[in-house]
Amino acid sequence: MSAQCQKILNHVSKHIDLTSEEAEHFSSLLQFKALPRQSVILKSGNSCNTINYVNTGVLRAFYTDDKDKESTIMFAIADWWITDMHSFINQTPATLTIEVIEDCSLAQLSKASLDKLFVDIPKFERLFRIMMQNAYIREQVRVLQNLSQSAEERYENFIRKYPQISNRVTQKQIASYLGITPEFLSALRKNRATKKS
Amino acid sequence: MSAQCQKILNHVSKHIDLTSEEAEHFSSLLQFKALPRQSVILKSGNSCNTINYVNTGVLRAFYTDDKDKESTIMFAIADWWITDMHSFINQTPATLTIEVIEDCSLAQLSKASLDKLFVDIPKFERLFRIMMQNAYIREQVRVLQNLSQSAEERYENFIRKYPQISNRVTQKQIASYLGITPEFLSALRKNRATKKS
DNA sequence: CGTCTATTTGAATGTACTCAAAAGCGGTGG
DNA sequence: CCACCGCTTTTGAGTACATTCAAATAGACG
Repeated sequence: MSAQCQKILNHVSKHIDLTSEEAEHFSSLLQFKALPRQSVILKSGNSCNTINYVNTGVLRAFYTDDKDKESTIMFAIADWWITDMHSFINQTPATLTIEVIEDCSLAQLSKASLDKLFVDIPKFERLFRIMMQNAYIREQVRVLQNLSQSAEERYENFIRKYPQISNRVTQKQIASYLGITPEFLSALRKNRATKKS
Repeated sequence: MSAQCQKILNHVSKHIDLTSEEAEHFSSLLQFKALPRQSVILKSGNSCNTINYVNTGVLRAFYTDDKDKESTIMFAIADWWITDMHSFINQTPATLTIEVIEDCSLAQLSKASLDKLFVDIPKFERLFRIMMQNAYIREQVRVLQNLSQSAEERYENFIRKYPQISNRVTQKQIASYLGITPEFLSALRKNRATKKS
């Protein structure tokens, strides 16, 4: 079994137990890929063929509106999964674009492979049930924060909760995650700096 | 099998096929409850013991912050499920409150029953995987709309997408779902009325 | 080194909130 | 069936939060 499988197998084993045959079968369905920063692994409008487990690196998924304004729906670092879930599951054109922020290595599962996995090893339904459940809860918390908190509070939360993301992406990207302009984030940071001293 | 099971069994059968024994077993784990409007089925701070399938009626789940400002995370009408997912799954104190807006009848599953269901009939892992996946996608769309759209656009979207919710709940409740004040929603509506004519 | 993009700064504007008060509406009890 | 009570909705003035636009500065990458 290839060395690059170790991390994802560890990840999987946090939620379900696999026999060595099952692990072998799962691994055989994975495709490994290394990509340099600025690569685009999914372009909105195209079909989203894979769900991506991040071994190393940083990625970003974002939506671009009709005025070319970007809104970042998620960042992904080591041990996270990233895809355009709606597009991947329903095999419809993607609404999101996914780009590589820091050189990355990925383990990819195609829709066909995942469907096969669910049939061959039903335990994976459980794994994905748990993953989707956690993703749902995370997004729900984010909606609540967006509804109830000011931009400044959201920024504080973000850098506190995801320090290893916030110091590897640009302020412009963080602003687009928080739903504010880069100019306003800059002003917030200035304000914060004076407060602390 | 009780008549009130029909709706939920129909719902389940949209995603998985059950034998009549399985359907019977599933039904035996359900608890049915009818509640008048203004009932509170979950109070924040208490433990969330059930996930609730709505047969009829309208419910609302909301967060109350330290300044007593409410933010509505979801409404539920017939054929929806509602719970404080984080609290239910992890059996931790609820952060949400769930209240009945219109007299309702519910089918409830306790955490223990659901866990048992996953063991006894693994197909339910699939059902919940799909449910959680859809919930995740919905919340993700909502985050993107909150980030990229104005309050007016969000209001338009809401009443277009959920007409049978928007005409059964108060404007105050809609405002708390959109993340704006009731006063501002009132102003938006006035504005909209003049535009149309 | 030079170019391109990110970040900062500031002024003017727009979007949404707060507070207070009036008007409207629904449910309840007489 | 009407009158009252409490809550929701509307209205308006004043304020705060966040955006836009433009220009200067700083940083990163080739």
